This record gives sequence, structure tokens and C-alpha cells, in this order.
Amino acid sequence: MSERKPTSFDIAYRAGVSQATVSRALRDSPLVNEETRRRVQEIARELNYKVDKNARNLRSQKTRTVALLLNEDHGTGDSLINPFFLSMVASIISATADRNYDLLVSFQQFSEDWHADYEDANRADGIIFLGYGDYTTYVKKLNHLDEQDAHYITWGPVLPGQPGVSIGCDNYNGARKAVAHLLSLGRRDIAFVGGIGEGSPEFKRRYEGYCQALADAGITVNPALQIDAETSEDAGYHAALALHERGLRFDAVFGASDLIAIGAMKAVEEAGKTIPDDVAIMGFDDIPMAAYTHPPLSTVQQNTKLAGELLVDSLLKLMEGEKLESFLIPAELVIRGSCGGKR
Amino acid sequence: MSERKPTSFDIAYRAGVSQATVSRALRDSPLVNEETRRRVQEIARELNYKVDKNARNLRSQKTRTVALLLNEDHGTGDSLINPFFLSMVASIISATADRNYDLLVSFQQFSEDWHADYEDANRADGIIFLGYGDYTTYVKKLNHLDEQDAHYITWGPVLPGQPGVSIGCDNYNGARKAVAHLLSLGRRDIAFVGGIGEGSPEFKRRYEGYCQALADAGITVNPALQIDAETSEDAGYHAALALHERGLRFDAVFGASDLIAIGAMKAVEEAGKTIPDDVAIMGFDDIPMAAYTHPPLSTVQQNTKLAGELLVDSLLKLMEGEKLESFLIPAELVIRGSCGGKR
DNA sequence: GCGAGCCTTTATAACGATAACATGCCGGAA
DNA sequence: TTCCGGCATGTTATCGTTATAAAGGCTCGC
Repeated sequence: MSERKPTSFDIAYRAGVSQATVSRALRDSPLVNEETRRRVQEIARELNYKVDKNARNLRSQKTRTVALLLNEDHGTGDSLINPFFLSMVASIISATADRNYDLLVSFQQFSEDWHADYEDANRADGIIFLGYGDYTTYVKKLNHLDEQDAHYITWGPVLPGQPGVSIGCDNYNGARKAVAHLLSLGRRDIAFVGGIGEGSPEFKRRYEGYCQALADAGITVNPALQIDAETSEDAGYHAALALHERGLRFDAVFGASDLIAIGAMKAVEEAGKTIPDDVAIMGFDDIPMAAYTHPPLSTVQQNTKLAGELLVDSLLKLMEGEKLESFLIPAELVIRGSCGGKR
Repeated sequence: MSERKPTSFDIAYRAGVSQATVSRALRDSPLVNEETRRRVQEIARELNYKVDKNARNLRSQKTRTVALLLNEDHGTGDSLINPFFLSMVASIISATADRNYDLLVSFQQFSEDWHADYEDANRADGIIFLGYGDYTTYVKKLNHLDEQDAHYITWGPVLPGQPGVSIGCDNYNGARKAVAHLLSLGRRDIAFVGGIGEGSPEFKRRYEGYCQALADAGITVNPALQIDAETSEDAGYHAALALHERGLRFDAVFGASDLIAIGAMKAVEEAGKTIPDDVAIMGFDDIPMAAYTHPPLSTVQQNTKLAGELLVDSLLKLMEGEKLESFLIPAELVIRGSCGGKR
């Protein structure tokens, strides 16, 4: 077919103008005459010419590319990625495409030097972080990024003194609403399944919302009803099982995530209790599966579409030098069958 | 912090060698002395130097980047992406990261000139296509890619005379096994929900497997039991409803995809039938939700992890000039509750 | 003792664009 | 007529690498 990829020189030759004019014409520069521009663009189309992004980026020192770094243990076995993150990824792909940016997706794996690997290497103008292993070490890395004046945005907790700009879900009020709802249905002994250490500040914040809702109702929090679990179905299952084996009574389980809640459902049923009559279940995230569990899982919905758009838009603003504040997205309660009706 | 990004010249200066030597040393070229290499690499580390990817790519005309193009109508509303594709995306992200390649993800949207936009623009060395709208127009576009000697691989049907190399699921045998299983359980009137036109060859192939299984059992295919539906829960719901309104008797539904099957489940239940006693349900894909429906959906599992790895590996081989044949991945039956037991 | 050949390194030319500066032309004010 | 400013374009430098050619030094054989 074509001998060689056409360059701007080829177009310049055919159009009878200089190469610089071609470059300008193709970028719709006002410095070039309307008529010349049309001619140049016409020829470019004919030759199927496309600007070499590497050359452009090298010269202009911009990439119009955003990197998305996922922190998930994808290595071990075929452990699937958290469906909630997957929704976020989809939304971010959409949002970047809509804004005419390229998106580079990878896992935060081997290398730890994110900034160097992406921004310094001129592969991207900014980075979106999705997921953090342990929060404390994560913050250290983010501080390192700040020192290097990297452009990045994180999805996750919004805490005072936190490095960088973060977009997150209003975990506190979301959890509070959810627990308030359970209380309004007559539940009193509500278990909280999810780790609340410093390493997982979002769950902790949800726990605080949980505590506040109880306090609002004049109920004292029973620490024995809280049990740690990371966000997986398995962990939720085992935690709920352990809770049961402790011999504790509870008439509701608030899972710190849908996966946990779904695992807990399994444990509750295995213990011979019915959902929602004996035990009401409430989750957090609203992953696609939530609507399909039996009974369908009531949960706190995170708006992933909005989240993706906000992340991308905010990052672009940061890249333009704008100063931004971290931002919390309100969470909505989605009532399905698992929390039952009034009793 | 740092005034300016260090370049290979900075390292050269400190190491007391020429810039070219630095470049070679960092690439572990055998042309450079062991001692010099160590010194150069040491200094590079100290300065936090990273090769500028744009410069490198421009010069070497390679990007070590793969583009993943999704074909899904993400534009309209908040229609979520098919969960099956999402699993594929996750697997492809993993596979490219493992192979030390970068992955550019986008939607096939505005532009139609994929090759030009990615390979010609030197943004990627090859393209992975996931999803195709209408197959016939899709093939036309692929033919255009061939003319331009593009490097690409597609996920989807494997048909004779098809352009390029394709990796896909063994739809025919997967469907055949699934229907054979339904037959073995005593079902006789099995409906097929899914479009079987030229525009959706994979569903068509599944239908052929369905027909073959029936033929194997000496049952003549009843065309009235097939009804078109695109792959969405809604479409499956309405199709199954229509089937029911036709006044047809059926004791099983084979959905061409899990989403369709899940929609059909809803319709079947609304019609007052129980699953699986009155109507058995079988899906195809094994999306994450399949395990959570009520009853859990029996389905034909596509191995997305393997698929992603094969796609990436094959594309890399193609990029190296290797000739490859299209390949079908065997599909496994996953028996859950929705198809019931023997009767 | 001198050229051949190997090892290592330097010097210089791409790669294909954009940015900055210089030029030529034309019309209107002086 | 002359000069200046704006418009359209051309010229040249530059981005930071990798690739290629050239060159310096050192050993070795004759």
C-alpha cells in the first residue's frame, strides 16, 4: 500500500507551502489564511495524514494523556477485581474519551515510583489513583509525589492534612443514612462488618456514620458488634460467621461494602436465619450484583458515573494549575429487599 | 524541588562520558564497558532520571504500547457496560501490565479511522478490538485496516474469510453442551433468546450449537421458539415476555448471553412460572452476577483471564511479524440452580 | 615495528513535529 | 513618497532520545 507514513513535509510539498504552515494549518492556527488552511487540510485528508503524537508531545512537552493506576492485587490467582472499581474504571474511560484525552491504564505494581514512571517519562500529564493498599504507606507515597510537583488526583477518603486532592464518597453521611434507615425499621442490634483501622479510613468513616446514627437514636454503640473484614465476599462471610459464633445477637448487618454484605448474607443463611426477617442486611457501593442477590441487597449507592467525570475534570484543572479542594460526593440510599420492611 | 527534568546530557556530564554512551549504558547495551555502565546507572538513579518516552518513541518508532478499543454505546444515558466486557478489560489490563507494555484504553467513538488514530499517530504499536456493533460494517472497517497493514487483533467470532486474526470463544460447542445438558435433564421445548442475524455472528453460532444439540437428540428445531434480542437485560426481558405472549409452550430458555437470560428470568417469573421447575434457564458468559441471581444462573463460562492473555500475547506476536491463525477458546459449562435437576 | 582487528567511546545525523524569530507584502497615516 | 504595523508565510532552532558512522586505543601476529 503506502510506501511510508506521510509527514508534514509531504503535505507541504503538495500544497506548495512550507512545513511550518502545514503544522499551523492543521492546528487551526489563526495565523494562517483561511484558503491555505482548507487546501492543506484537504491534502492531509487525502494522504491519510496523522500528526505523529510522539513528535508533537516531545516538542510541546504535553501529552494530552492521563494515567489511571489501579491498586488491586491482580497478581495472585484469578482473584477478580472489585466490581466497584471496575465500574469506576469504565466511568473514567468514558470521561477521558469524552474530553478527548488519552487514557493509559495500569496496575500499581512493580515500580513504586509512579511519578517518575509516568509524568517524568512524559507518558502522561497527570495520574488518577484508584485504590490504595494500606492507607498509611499510601500517604507516604503521595507525599513523595507532592515533593516532585506531580499532578495527580486520588479516589478515596477525604481527610484533613491529606496530601493532594481527593474525590471521594460521603461515607459518613451515607452510612449514617443507611443505619438510620435500619433503625427506622425497628432494628436495634446492628452489626458492622468491616475493618476500621487507620489503614482503611473509608471503612472507618462509615463506621463513624454508623455510630452517629446509633447515637442519634439514643443507642449506645456495642463494640463487640463490630468485626474487621477486608472488602471481599470471603472476608465478609468469615467475619459474619465469627460474629455468629461469638454468640452475639444481632438483627441487622451493615456491611462496609457490598462484597462484604453479600458474604455476610451467605453466613447468615447458613446459620439458619432468614433475611430480612431475622437479620436485615445493608451494603455499601451498589455494585451491579447487588440487585441480583436473594433477597436483593439494600445498599448505599456511590455514583460512579459522576465520580469518574469529577475525577477527570478535576485532574485536568489541576494540570492547568488551578487550585482545588477535595470533594465528597453524596451517597444515595437504595432500598431493596434485604433490609426488610417495618416490624 | 528540582529545577528541571534531568536529561541524558546531565548524566553524561556527571559521569564524564558522552551522551550517547549514557543512552547505551541505560539500555544495557553490550557495547558499553561494565564499569562505565554501573557508574552511569548509579548516577541516573541518583538524579531520578527517566528516559523520555516521547523522545525514545519518536526516534525508535516504537511505542511498547497497545491500544484497547471498546465498542459499546456508552454515550446514551448511564447504560452500563456489559459486565462481560468489563471482565475482559480487567484481564487485558492485567496481561499488558504483566508483559511490561502500556495500555491505552478508549471507546471506538467519534473517529472511525482507528488505524490512523492509533498506529499512524504512533500512539500504539497494535490494537485490540473488543466488541463490534453490526458485524458486517465492522468487517468492512477491518478490511480497511488490512489494507494499511495495521497490527490488530479482535475478540469475537472466528469465521472463514474473516479479516485479521481473531480470538474467540467456542460458541458452537459451548452452546451445544449447554443445550445437551438441558435435554439430559428432560427438557424438550427449549427457547433460544438472542438475535441470529448476520449482524451478530456469535449469537448465530450459539444458535447453531443449539440446533445441533437438538438434532443430536433427534428433536426437530422449532423456529418459533427463537426470538431476537440484543445483549441486555431489558431486551431479554421483553423478548421472553413476547415469547410467552405468543402462547408458546417452553420448559427451558437458553439465553444467548447472561444478561438476556437474567432478563428472561424476570419475565418468566412475572408470567407466574417457577424457575427451574416450570422453566429452566441457561445463560452464556458467566458474568459475576450470574452466581447471584435467584436461583443462581447456570451458564456457559467464557474464560476471560485466558482470553485476555491470549489476546495480548497474540497481538505482540503479530507485531513481531509472526503469522497467526485465529483461535477458539473452549467454553465450560457451569451448573448452578437455574437449570434444575432431572425430572 | 606496523597494520589488522577488537573493544570502547565520541561525534553527528536523524526522528517529526512545534516555537520563536525573521521576512515580505500591502494599505494607510504622516 | 516614506514609514509603520498587521497579516501571512518562510527559516531556523529545539525537544531528548536512538542509530550510524567515525575514531581512538590496545592487543596481537608476523
